[in-house]
Amino acid sequence: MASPADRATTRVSNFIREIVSEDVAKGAFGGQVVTRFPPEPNGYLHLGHAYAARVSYEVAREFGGRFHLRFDDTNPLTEEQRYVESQIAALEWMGIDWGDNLFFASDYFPKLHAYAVQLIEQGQAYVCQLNQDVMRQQRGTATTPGIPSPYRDRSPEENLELFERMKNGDIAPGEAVLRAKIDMAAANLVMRDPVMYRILHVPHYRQGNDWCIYPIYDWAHCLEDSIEGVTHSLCSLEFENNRALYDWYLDQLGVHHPRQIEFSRLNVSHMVTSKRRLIQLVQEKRVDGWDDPRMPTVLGFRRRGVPAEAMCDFLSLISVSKAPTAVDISLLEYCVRQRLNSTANRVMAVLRPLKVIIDNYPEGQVEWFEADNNPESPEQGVRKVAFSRELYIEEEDFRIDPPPKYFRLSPGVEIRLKHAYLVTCESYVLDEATGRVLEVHCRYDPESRGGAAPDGRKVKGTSHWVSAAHCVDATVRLYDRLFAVEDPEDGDFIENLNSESRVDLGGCKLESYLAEVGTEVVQFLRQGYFAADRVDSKPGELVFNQVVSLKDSWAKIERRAR
RNA sequence: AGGGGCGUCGCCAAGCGGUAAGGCAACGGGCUUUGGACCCGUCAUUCGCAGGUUCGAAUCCUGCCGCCCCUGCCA
Repeated sequence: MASPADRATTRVSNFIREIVSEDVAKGAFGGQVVTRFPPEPNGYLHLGHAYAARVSYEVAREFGGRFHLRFDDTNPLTEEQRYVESQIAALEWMGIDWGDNLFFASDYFPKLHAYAVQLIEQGQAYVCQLNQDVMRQQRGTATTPGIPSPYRDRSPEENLELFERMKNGDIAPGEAVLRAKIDMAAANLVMRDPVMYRILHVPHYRQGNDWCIYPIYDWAHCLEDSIEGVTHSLCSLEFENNRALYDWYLDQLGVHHPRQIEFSRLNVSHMVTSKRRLIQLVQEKRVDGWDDPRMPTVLGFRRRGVPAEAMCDFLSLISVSKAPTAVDISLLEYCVRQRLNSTANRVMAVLRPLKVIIDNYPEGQVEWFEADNNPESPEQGVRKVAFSRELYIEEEDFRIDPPPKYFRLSPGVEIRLKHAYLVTCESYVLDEATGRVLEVHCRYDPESRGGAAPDGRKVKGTSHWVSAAHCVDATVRLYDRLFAVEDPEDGDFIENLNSESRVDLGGCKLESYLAEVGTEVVQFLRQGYFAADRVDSKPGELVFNQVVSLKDSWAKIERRAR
């Protein structure tokens, strides 16, 4: 059985595939392909991470290679076991399969230490005791070269001894670091004697108190890749400058040397994925938490009811490049509708109920109509829907004075009640005080059983409905884009929030079938896709989330009329 | 400013010297017991700009313009 990630739409070509395929063709790395996804367990995975994971996963899969999941846990200050677990769950949900290849960078600490000793012995690393501010100053600027550290020319012996003391906890945090001896005048700032190790007297969530020194990204990452035999190390564009250092460390050590390839991060319109911003949304309670259905986290998509397949389709469709991208969120919505259209059962749910009385329908009579669950796939079967004299229809499906092209119910007009009968509006009752329509009275055509026009007359409108005596109550949460503007970072990001990103509707009337559907996604006919909220919905207190609306061309007509 | 990158339709993106794929969006139309889905059609004489090479350039060369990344003991 293929997983969501495996079943997703495959895309055309991209520059990474081309590079890898050339490498394979010319026998580089023995013709092998090994990629990896290296998240830091310091937060929840979001769409951007999901994209990065898929890019590497797909390359491995396509070339019959290996894919590794490696937690890049080199900073004990921010990392926690619970994030490891949540990230694993997110990737599993997506259907990404790393087999037995689950690794932790912190397990390589002893090896990394040995390599550092080697570099010191080669005279290419030294212990620097400049304080942080001075070191920063002496690094120079983009236009001026840096100043060599006074500790730069210590002997390997002295460096080895000091490094040992750092490791043993004999030197206080901030008092010394291990630096690579490269070039303080390099045009690439990354190469100006970068730090390899800093002292941190902090326990590591996985290694406990074993270490007092922790490796810096550049030093650790290339070696993690090398140790695992990675061939193509795919990462985001901001590491382009770091590639020089990635290559330098590996060259000096003379070890297996993967090829780093950078690609553009994913940005989506009306969405924000910077960790800082997401934390702010949660902390200021602009959303309900990390799994709020409006959040771009994997947790959020999952709770919203987005199928993993749809998310994977989207991530595949956008391809990979080095150009700064901002994909329109409508493509994601399209992928979600696309997947759900073929799989979701159709049901009737009235969100804003308006009472309808069929005056010529016998009181107390109940008919059970057979309704197809999905006209697109008959194999999804049928269900029974109760019809009686008192019904509810959608408030917006009735207008006293219908505007042009309004194909719904209005005085004297006949419409079809889906699966049931053709009905004609004969009168309506107004609330004296508010002027609101209280109830609508109709006459039904007994000959139109099942909704067919007996004489072939054209009935343009079809409404969904629910029998008042047979429906169940529920709260329905309508969700929309979290941000009202395309680029939330343009201007005040908080002010760009969409005030109507969540609208709660109480007293909705659902077909009774919905009382027991579980969390599968269903289509509320003519409205959209919905699923019971896995946290808040309980028997007798149903809560449904909108996954995505159906396309609504009437809304467009109305908008244009205004 | 120095270094590293990027610029093809509103958005994403193929294209690799032979005369601009595709998807989303949009717009027309058909069909419809969901104003959904589906189907059909329209949508870049032009590839950031300006020169040059060539029979021929989005693709090669030169210059310019615009945007992004880099001066953590974060990743």
